[in-house]
Amino acid sequence: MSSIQTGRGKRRRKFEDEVDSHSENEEEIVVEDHKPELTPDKLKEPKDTYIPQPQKQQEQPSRSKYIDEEDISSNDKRRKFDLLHQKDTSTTSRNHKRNDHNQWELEQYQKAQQIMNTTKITKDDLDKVNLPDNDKYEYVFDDSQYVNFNEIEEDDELKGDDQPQKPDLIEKERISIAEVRQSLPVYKFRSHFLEAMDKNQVLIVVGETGSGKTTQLPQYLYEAGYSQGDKNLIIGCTQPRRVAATSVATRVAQEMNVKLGKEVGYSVRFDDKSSKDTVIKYLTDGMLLREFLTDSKLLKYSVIMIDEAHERTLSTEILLSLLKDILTTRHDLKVIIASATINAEKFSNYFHQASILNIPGRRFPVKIHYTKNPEANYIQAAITTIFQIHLTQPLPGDILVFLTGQEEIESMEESLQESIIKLGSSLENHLQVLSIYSNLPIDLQKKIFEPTLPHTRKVILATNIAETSITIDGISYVIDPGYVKQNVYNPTQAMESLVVVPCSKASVDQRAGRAGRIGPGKCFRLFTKWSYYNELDANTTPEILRVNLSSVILLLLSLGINDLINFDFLDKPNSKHIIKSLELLYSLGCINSKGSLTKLGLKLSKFPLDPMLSKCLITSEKFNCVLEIITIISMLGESSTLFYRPKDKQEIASKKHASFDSPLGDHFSLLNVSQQWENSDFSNQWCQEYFVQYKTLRRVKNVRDQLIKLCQRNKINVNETISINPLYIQKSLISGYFPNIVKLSMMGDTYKKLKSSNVATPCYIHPSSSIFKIKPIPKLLLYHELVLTSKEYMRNCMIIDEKLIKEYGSHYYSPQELESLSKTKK
DNA sequence: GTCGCTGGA
Repeated sequence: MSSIQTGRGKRRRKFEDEVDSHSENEEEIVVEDHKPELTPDKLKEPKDTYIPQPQKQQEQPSRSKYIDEEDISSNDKRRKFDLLHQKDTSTTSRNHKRNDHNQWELEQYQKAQQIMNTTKITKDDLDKVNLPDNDKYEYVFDDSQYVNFNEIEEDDELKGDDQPQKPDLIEKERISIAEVRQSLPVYKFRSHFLEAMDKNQVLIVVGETGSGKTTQLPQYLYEAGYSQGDKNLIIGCTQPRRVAATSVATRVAQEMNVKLGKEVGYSVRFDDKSSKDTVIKYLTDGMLLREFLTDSKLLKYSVIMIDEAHERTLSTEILLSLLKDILTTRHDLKVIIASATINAEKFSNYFHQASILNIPGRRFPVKIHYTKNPEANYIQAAITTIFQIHLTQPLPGDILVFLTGQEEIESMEESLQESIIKLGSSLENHLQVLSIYSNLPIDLQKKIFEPTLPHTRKVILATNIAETSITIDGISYVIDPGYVKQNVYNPTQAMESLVVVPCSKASVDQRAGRAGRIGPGKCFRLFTKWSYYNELDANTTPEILRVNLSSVILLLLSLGINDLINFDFLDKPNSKHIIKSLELLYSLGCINSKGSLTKLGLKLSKFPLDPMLSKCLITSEKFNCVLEIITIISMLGESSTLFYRPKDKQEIASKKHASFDSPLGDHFSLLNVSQQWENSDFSNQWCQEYFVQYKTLRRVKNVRDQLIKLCQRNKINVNETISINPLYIQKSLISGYFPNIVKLSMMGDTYKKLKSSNVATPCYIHPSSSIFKIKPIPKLLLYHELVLTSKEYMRNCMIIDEKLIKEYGSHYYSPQELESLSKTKK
């Protein structure tokens, strides 16, 4: 069986090892020829040698063990989708599915035969590229390996404007700001818009990319006098991301010819450029949410525009609910909800059939191509498609490929580089491979924005970061396998899991749009048209249904919303989730037995943290270790992106990282990192020496400084102490993290939650933990989070003493559970 | 003996 040199390939092997219990040398896989699997030859081989490869979903441990009942239907949906992608979904169902697969294969084989016989593969295009006839090039020029895309169909176009204006820099500079403003599509709707604003309290604006709504609508309102009057009211516009808020504000300040921070300003975490003169304020949605805490009716605003509402981020969603709530008493407040087409109806219904104003966008058309058949291996298909594009499409025009994660990106980059070397000088134009994901160090991220060299085409391998957060110029081709990695929280287990799921229609359309920014583009979808229309969900599951709610619930409670079960959410979270959060808040002492907020709860809600963390912070005052706890808290939030190990220096990096290890556990190791960085005077060089991400530590420092300020504001003493007894730190941590305690199982190989429940999930110490190798194996642990990846891993663990559990957990654990502690010890 | 998609306060 040939194998594909991808991260998936490697992981798949590992998976097979587990299941079939025979080992294979990983080295072998790397040197193997990476031919695509679905070739006619392969298909003709005896069945036994051609087994559909277990794919990503299969490597993910079966979710079904953990999901709530109501989630099962969506799991089934995924299974259906996977089957069409020649995928099996769960380890447990593997065997009894084998027969289905054989049947399925047979059908596919027959279909493939028909296609081979009837389809002319576009050899004409290839002839243009003059290459020596050599075996080496088989990889690209074997017709059978071509990915078959359906012909372009008109109805599958993402329609663009008929005559889009090509940005011509010199030309653009000559046009005055006023002319630019008037050239935006939104300009024609100015009076329509103002009229609608006059008549309605809530207005839904559907404005596609490039319409100019974000920069223009607040200005129109300002010009029409919405921010004037005796009360000095202002116009607020929220954005889901910091960069958007700051860059749009900068642009609008230019257009209005005022200094940023005066009439036009922005406000994002750690950075406030607004003043009492500010009349148009751009802010992140999370920021406006925090403003509710001090100004629960948002009295200083006359208009609030919620931009990019279709993204349905957690903060946006809560904002919408709160706005709906205050509109009943604030009749003078106007609300604009700007969304893409997809959700407009839903928002309109939510706000009592609010009017919808449509503003066309300005974008070039993008032609959509689908594969004729499901792709068995989308990585391979994507690579093949890259070369198809590179060899048949003229320059300029860069390629953007959407992948699910860092590992996938890295392995694909490797395979691509190898193929490029094989092809060598025979390629008429060079192919430059670049990648982008959030965890990539900044200097490497910047590379994708460097201009493309002559006779070169860029291929950018990206995660979802390129879907909305980062815009890359010069992209004409998008390759979209149609998958995304998603974080799903399971409240019953209090466990996160990262799963690869099919994208929604909204998401794949957004991705396609990335090809139409500089000119007409093409999008190659590595799935069938049928599955687009029949299998993909219309929208991505809103975040509110996928996250730990305790922080949100505490916020709502502190705003005086007590009946959470009947609260008017746009999409209501499962009542069980809400109750789980309420139970936790009760055990933390944030609410009383009647469910109303306590003094402590109010105190905790002042911090932008998970309630469990803010509880630790509050407790630490008693032990005079506030600063240490604040440092640990700030580090915990960023710990996943703290260390990095470059491929060529993995061993030395690991050694450096191990130098921070504390025998007490990861919380103390993190404290070490922070303290040593501080001793180096926050130096970047120190970070490089220790293979620590500077970017992350800067963020940690920002969070830390903010928490210190908040403590001072709330009269919490943050004095530095000379030396701290670790016991005090442990006590502070357990006061918030008592639910996250595990004990070693009888067999001594796994851990079990101390809180007994129906589902006793075995947990494992994450191998990156400083106590992973500690002997004797610690009996009791406190963990920061439980994440399901290849196993149920506890990330950031601390050794904890039985006495402390009895001291801080007696209200949470039953006498039997506490008694079992002593049994464990024997 | 692993590994994490993206945002936000």
